[in-house]
Amino acid sequence: MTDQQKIPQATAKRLPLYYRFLHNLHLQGKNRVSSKQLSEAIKVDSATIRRDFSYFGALGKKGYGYNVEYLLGFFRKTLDHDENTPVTLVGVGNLGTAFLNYNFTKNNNTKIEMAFDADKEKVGEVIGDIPVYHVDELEDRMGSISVAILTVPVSEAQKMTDRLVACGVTGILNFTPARISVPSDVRVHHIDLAIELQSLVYFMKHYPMDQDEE
Amino acid sequence: MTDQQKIPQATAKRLPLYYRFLHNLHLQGKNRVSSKQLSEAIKVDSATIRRDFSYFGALGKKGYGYNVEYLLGFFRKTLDHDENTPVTLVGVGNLGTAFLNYNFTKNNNTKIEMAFDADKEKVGEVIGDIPVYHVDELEDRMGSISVAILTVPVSEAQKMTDRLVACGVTGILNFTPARISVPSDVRVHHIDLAIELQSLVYFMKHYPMDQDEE
DNA sequence: CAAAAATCGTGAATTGTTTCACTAATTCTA
DNA sequence: TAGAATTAGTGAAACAATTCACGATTTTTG
Ligand SMILES: NC(=O)c1ccc[n+]([C@@H]2O[C@H](COP(=O)([O-])OP(=O)(O)OC[C@H]3O[C@@H](n4cnc5c(N)ncnc54)[C@H](O)[C@@H]3O)[C@@H](O)[C@H]2O)c1
Ligand SMILES: NC(=O)c1ccc[n+]([C@@H]2O[C@H](COP(=O)([O-])OP(=O)(O)OC[C@H]3O[C@@H](n4cnc5c(N)ncnc54)[C@H](O)[C@@H]3O)[C@@H](O)[C@H]2O)c1
Repeated sequence: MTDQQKIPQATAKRLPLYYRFLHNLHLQGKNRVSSKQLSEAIKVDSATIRRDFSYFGALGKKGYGYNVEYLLGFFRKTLDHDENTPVTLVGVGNLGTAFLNYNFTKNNNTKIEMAFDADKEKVGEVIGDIPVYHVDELEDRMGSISVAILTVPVSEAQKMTDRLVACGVTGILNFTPARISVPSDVRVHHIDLAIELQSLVYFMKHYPMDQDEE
Repeated sequence: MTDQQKIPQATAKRLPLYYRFLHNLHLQGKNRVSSKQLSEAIKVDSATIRRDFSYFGALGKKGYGYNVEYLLGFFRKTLDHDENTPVTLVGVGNLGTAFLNYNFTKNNNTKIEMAFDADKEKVGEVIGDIPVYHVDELEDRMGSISVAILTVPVSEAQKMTDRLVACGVTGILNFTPARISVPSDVRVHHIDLAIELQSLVYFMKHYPMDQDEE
């Protein structure tokens, strides 16, 4: 579980991207790929890709590149792509419904198992094969799920976070604008769509673009 | 338009966050705030906040902190929050519909003006006051809109990107998993939800958490 | 009003990430 | 099979961002 702990965070964030691309290559029957080709496809500098891979050892072969199947197998293990991580979703509104309808499981090791909402109208529905329960049942139903997607109104964000944490959740993907507070062993990733849009506009206006930069 | 160009990208990404929080403080009638208080609320180190602000000059007062109204006015200008940037959305599916229903304009300087879809069923609808047109009309209707949200199926992503760019779009918020190719003067921000989820799970498993880290 | 407390702004140190540029190994071509 | 081409892996440099830590100044307290 806990790791040899050397991989930089920036690298770790790119791993799923590598995995997905390798998976697609494999489906296409390709069995060889170079850092240059990867670079063009996923728009990450080839030296960065080689450096990223090198944290895991010598995975390629000079003059040849990387063997897709081998690399894919390696990442499958590294990213625990054999076991499926169950996820819960809280707040079945506009955004929550979109996620339930989307099949995250495809080419992915996560699966939304259940959803909760406070609105009686939503409860009992099954959206994209995922059942929606009343939020009152949260504590009873969560079981050992440790990952949650939070798509409730901002006013409910902290309250629901506290309840999720009390149920044992240690990872939250937070789509509300609230900067929620959690104990130090809980990881929160914020995805703040309004800010992404504003930030894009700011960059467009103030930065003369030259190359694709994240 | 083009800027004095000194603000680090990391700082620029936080500006909308500062703006939003200051806006809320202002609504609450607060007229004073310290970097320490800001830090606690938005979970960014106070030294980082002071450093960020310092790129714009001396905005605070020693021993006192920052005047909310003054700071807010300053950011309003810096972020061009007086003019509203029009945005288009392409692909009115699960995700696109959620965005149309969401009022990005609230506390924001962007407004989705129109949406396009290839599906006859969707065309003619008005979702959250935004009209949905057929994608065939894209070139006729875009006018001078320079920002687009892309929520089409991945298979259509590059094609629609090319058309948007041909219409003069220079900023794209891309929700598809495709790493789209654009001319060097076009800025693309990727929001890859499946990868965010996988990456959260990876970090949970492999990094012993200690503090809130993005 | 004097001492204590708060707090900004910032030089310097630190930490993290990317990129250059080269070596060594392998593959490809004719 | 010999020479050319390709390409991984990596030390070192460059670049970017964060954080420490302290002086200077203002506010607050008693
Ligand atoms: N929709 C977007 O495009 C968008 C964009 C940016 C940010 N957001 C943020 O994402 C969040 C969700 O947005 P949305 O548009 O889906 O909102 P929404 O109002 O459509 O959905 C919220 C859902 O949460 C449910 N809910 C309310 N209180 C609850 C509780 N205590 N427990 C469980 N469920 C509860 C409501 O019944 C509703 O179904 C909001 O915080 C919003 O600010 C949304
Ligand atoms: N829904 C999610 O939760 C989610 C999560 C991660 C990624 N994504 C990505 O976001 C994108 C949209 O997802 P979705 O779930 O909304 O898909 P969706 O299939 O519900 O919606 C896609 C919409 O685009 C329209 N469309 C198809 N071709 C078009 C074209 N050429 N021009 C204009 N419109 C066109 C379709 O008619 C449909 O309405 C996909 O690329 C998907 O991979 C979605």
